[in-house]
Amino acid sequence: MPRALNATAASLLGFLHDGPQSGYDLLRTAERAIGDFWSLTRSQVYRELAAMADDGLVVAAEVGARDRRAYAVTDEGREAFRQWLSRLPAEEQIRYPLLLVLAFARHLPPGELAAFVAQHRAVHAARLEGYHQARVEALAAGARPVDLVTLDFGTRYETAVVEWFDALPAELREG
Amino acid sequence: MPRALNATAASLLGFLHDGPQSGYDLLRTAERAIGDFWSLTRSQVYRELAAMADDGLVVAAEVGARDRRAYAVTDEGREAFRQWLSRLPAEEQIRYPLLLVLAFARHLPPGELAAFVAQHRAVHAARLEGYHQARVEALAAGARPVDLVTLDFGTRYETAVVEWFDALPAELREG
DNA sequence: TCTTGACCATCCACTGTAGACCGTGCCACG
DNA sequence: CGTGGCACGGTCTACAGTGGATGGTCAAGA
Repeated sequence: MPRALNATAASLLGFLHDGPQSGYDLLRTAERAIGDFWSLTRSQVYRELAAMADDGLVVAAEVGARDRRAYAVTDEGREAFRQWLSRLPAEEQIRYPLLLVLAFARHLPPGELAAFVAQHRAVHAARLEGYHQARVEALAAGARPVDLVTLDFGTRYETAVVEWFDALPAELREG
Repeated sequence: MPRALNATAASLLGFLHDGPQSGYDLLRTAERAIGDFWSLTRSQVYRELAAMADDGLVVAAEVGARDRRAYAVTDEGREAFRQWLSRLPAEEQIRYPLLLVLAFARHLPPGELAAFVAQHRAVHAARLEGYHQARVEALAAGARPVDLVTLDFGTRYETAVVEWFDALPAELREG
């Protein structure tokens, strides 16, 4: 009986259900599919793959060019993934350093703060724009509503954040 | 020249500007002030306090009852905090396991998924309600707009999330 | 008086992040 | 043709963050 999966390992297993992939591939697959709301790093991918290989949830197959090692799910891996999926997902975590800084606004000259705010707003506005584009492309590619739920989450989130920026008290926006 | 602060250590330093506190106090102060968008744990608080004491940014004062040790900022600590504050804050990070599960929806019986969705929606609706209450109380206590920016962020965020839940395709909401 | 619970801290294992580092095959361009 | 640069593919390490177990101490109430 292998120990319980963590969400990162589980997500890798999930992607491997669609066919063998190397760690490198998995990282890119994951970033594309869920990268905005589920970060993961190279180190982590390889760490989890090695651990799962130890536990027999995946097997390393076909060592290709440049140390490339594609992994495939085993039946045990499929079962572990199924079990992980059936547990209630944890709450989301948000860590937003800008809010930290705003909480200490009185220690900072107003102009500096306004500059931070402006830069962050620009980032969010750009992401929002990116989501709009992505939506158009996805629809053009024949995506169903169920395929757009994370994109939709992102759109709503970024919209809310941009509106929050625009509603900040003037002294935080303009210094 | 001490190494650069991380955001967690910096936030502790910030709170200590208002007077000496023990690790225990700091944890509660921080949870109350910034807990919803900046998580931190006991272990971390004590670890950072010890490290900052090593670096001379804080000093342990007045060992009180029950191993209680209140820490106070030093001048060096104030300077380190000021420097940390003046650097552009990093982007926010969001990790939402429910979105991960939704991305693998096709591997899950629809009813189970709908149950998860319903439970998460309830949590967010409750948080939103809590923010509304908190806003009323803060205003009654004479808070200025600038004191409400993080609360406002939370409110807009939770509003967006709840609306997202309500706009999910029917097969994800009802199974 | 005794017990329960809040207070206060320590420690550990695991997970997550960031970046340095290294080799290798591919391909564009001279 | 041949070579130099870049994308690929992976390893390693230090640090940061999470969660739970553990353990002692004081205060208040049964």
